[in-house]
Amino acid sequence: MSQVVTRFAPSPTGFLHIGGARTALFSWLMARQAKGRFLLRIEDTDRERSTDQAIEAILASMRWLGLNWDGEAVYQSRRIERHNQAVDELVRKGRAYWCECPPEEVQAMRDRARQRGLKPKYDGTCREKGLGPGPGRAVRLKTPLSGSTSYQDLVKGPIVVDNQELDDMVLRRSDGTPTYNLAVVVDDHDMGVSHVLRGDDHVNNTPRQITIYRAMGWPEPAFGHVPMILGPDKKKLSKRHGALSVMEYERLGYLPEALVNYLARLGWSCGDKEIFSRQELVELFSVDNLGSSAAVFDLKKLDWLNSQYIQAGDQARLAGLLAEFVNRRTPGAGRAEDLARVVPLLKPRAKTMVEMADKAGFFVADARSLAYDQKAVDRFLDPQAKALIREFAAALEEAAGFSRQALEQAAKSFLDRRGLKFKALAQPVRVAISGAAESPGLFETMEALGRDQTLGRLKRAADL
RNA sequence: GUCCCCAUCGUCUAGCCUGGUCCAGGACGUCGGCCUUUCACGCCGAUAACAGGGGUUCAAAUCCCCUUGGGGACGCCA
Repeated sequence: MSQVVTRFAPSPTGFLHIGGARTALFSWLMARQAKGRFLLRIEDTDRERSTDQAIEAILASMRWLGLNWDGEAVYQSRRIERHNQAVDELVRKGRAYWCECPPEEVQAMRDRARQRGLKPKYDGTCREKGLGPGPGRAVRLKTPLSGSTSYQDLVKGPIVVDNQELDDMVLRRSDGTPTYNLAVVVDDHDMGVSHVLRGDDHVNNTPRQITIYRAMGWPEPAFGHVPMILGPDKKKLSKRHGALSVMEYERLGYLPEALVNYLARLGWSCGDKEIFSRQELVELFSVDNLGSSAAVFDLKKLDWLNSQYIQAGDQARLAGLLAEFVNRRTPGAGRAEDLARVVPLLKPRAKTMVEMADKAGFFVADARSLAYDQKAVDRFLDPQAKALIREFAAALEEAAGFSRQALEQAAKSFLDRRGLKFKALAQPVRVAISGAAESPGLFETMEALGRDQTLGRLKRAADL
């Protein structure tokens, strides 16, 4: 009975960016789809660069995206003893050896090889010396000298590398700490990982790691390498080049489900389908449909997806979110209970929550402090229009109710009595109540604003 | 330098494995139109691609080779 076990193994040297999030998502999907397990391992062996802050940031991002992991996160730094045990075993088995070559010398070897047009690699000076442990000595893997190592990449297909391309990599540094390739193999094995999905930049590491699996006599997991994400200029996305932290997208007003949907479709597809609920993603995901070429991150499409999710979003939830975003701008201004009324009006008009908060501005302002767009005022509030607004306000005072239907009815008879078209009233009133030349529908806006705010604004505008 | 990977509209992609139904489909974007009280939403339409060259074949986006272009890896980093 083989269960699918995948893992995400970030090194906490910075925030979780979009590329890492996508690999995590694919691994998560693969596990959930197969009803297997999705594990998290923090590769914090680089003590210099790893920070607790980065760990927290990564975990926060994963939670926000809804990528829940099974069990406790594994911290690689706590497993050093186990890693060294494996190294010892390899030495005992004769599959690894102690090496006393100083790093500078190895570097010189590499330089020489490169000069001769060869693959830079360690020349195996200590391979047959039969050295034991000692100060300044590292342990190297005895890589097969001939033949080739191959595997079936889940996304790229068959990959074959000549063993002569591989050199005797260091498994244990002279300071006694294990190296990355060794640690990954031991951890993946111990954690029971069956499928390794990771970034493209690891393809070259895979044959090396497979060599370690074989030397240990362990079964190898399946490997899949997902292509990287490019910036708009087709350059690799990096911190200083458009790769934002996942949490930055939250701040920009994107919904997690929209980001997840977008990320899933970046490099993966399922026919012509574009919008996937989390449930659908889990059901339909398959590594077979993963693309093999790099993809450009397109913010415009993310915007579109986000607007789709906003339009379909739950009202109460969006009201809560909207309140948060309004408060980020003007603390204390937004209350979810009040905003619930404006959410339906703003839904089709906002691509992000930030934009929605923006457009909600005039709703949360007070009649006395509402800011008027000067251009709109100049254009639509001439003396004649102001007079009309004053009369309209007076008419509304008499109005029976303040529902959009009642308001529409009131406006209609008001205009009929004067033999005017709706056009004569629309823009002036819009500017009066919203402060701008664009807004949601007039009557729904007045309804959401309520009697006091509407009348207050009409009167104030008439006096501008 | 050596090795590995990649290559369909501006972008994400379907199709490629199992050649013909593809003078290449969908989506975002862009442009135009409709709807309309403004702005959006929505709807309709348009735009635009098989990197190049050789093969194989009756037939190639699909198979093979080469070229070009892009990317990655060559650490006692992860």
